[in-house]
Amino acid sequence: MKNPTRNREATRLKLINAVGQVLAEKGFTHLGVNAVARQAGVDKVLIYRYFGGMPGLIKAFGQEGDFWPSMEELAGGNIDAYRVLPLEEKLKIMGRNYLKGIRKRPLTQEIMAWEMVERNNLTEELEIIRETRMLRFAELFLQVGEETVDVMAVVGLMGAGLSYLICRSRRIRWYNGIDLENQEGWKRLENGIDLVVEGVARLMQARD
Amino acid sequence: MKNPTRNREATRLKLINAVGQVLAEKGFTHLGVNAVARQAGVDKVLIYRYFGGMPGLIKAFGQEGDFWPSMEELAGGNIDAYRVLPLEEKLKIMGRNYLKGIRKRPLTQEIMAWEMVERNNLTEELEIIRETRMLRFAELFLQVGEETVDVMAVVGLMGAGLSYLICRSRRIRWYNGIDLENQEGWKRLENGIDLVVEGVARLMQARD
DNA sequence: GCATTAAGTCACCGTTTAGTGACTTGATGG
DNA sequence: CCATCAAGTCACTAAACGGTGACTTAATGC
Repeated sequence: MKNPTRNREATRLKLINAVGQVLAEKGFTHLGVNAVARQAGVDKVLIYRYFGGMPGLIKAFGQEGDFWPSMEELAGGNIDAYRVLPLEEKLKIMGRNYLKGIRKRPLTQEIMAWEMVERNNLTEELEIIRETRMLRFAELFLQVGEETVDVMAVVGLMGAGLSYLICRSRRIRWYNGIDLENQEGWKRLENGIDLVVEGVARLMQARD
Repeated sequence: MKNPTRNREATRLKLINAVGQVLAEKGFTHLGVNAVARQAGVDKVLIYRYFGGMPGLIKAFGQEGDFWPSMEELAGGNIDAYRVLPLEEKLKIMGRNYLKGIRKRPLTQEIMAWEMVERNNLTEELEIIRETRMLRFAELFLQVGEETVDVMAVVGLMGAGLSYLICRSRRIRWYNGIDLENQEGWKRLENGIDLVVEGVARLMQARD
């Protein structure tokens, strides 16, 4: 039969997709064999048969996802054009694109919130992807180590701040008088990135 | 009887304290009537009798706690001495004290993680305290609004970054090549605060 | 000393969870 | 056409959850 009603591979995919749907719709606190099986429309025993249990299914889900902005995405699409920009411009562009990249990935936001609470196959996956990709990006494009100031600390502080505010904004509107339900609030933050980068750039020039 | 074995007020306090203990030891995902009653060593029915249920108990807990650095704490102890410092110094000191103040409050860290997941009496409490206190602090000590640059956006970005890294560091060691299990990593971040503040201060001078 | 009130105990309910053994039934090769 | 194997169904367990009614018993006023 070409399109059998019983299809192991198709069922596996249904389960893997259901993980993302439950995460997006109910959050990680409601993620479990029952909820995923219900969402996928299959029996939960298949989670144990095909993945050995929930951790295995989560691991499989983690290997399929697009959880983190790619290098191209952070660079704004054209890597070669990005490479020749001055450091100040590079950092501003990266900041903006990081913000945009995380904001458009609700699943990543959910996993970031999860990282604060628990270690598991999925949070470890995101952790590794982020760390390797950010370090590689810095190595390729930012002249880190040659600088007189700790650029990575500032970049980290900024990235962490954006991550926090994005995750937080899903449930809480205001932060420090900034309205995160309003586009104007996010404009202020983009502006804040520019301010920080410009300021640090001046500092670097002054110390040369 | 002076010290009755049956003492409503003492039992109320046991329950309220148990909330903090469960939060600190097991995390908010394991907080519930059963766990709190077990921790307090009393029957869970008393949670309903004295507080009307878990939300009421959580609310009572929220009103007893020291969840946020006070103004004095952020100013470094001596408010009058703080008041006369230049803005650059004020921001650096506030940043350091904010970092220290959140790092020494594991319960606050847990509630901050909770804020990413759910709204409830406790997260709302922390939300209100933080927002009013930070705005009041800015109003009293930072000349916000009179400046040519959006100081509050930069301060918010920095505070959010520190909050994120503190909460995250409870379970994940590395961020952007910064080792958060090592005191040296936190030193780099303090240094990063200084860099940002100095940079933005120069920008403000340049724009005057 | 006795009756009243409320502090505290306990057994139970219905629901949800993770996990398993036994079953039915569809697809496939010989 | 039939036997085999695995895909999928189902019923069940044990534990944990939030929540409630009925009970015992200690403290208190009279």
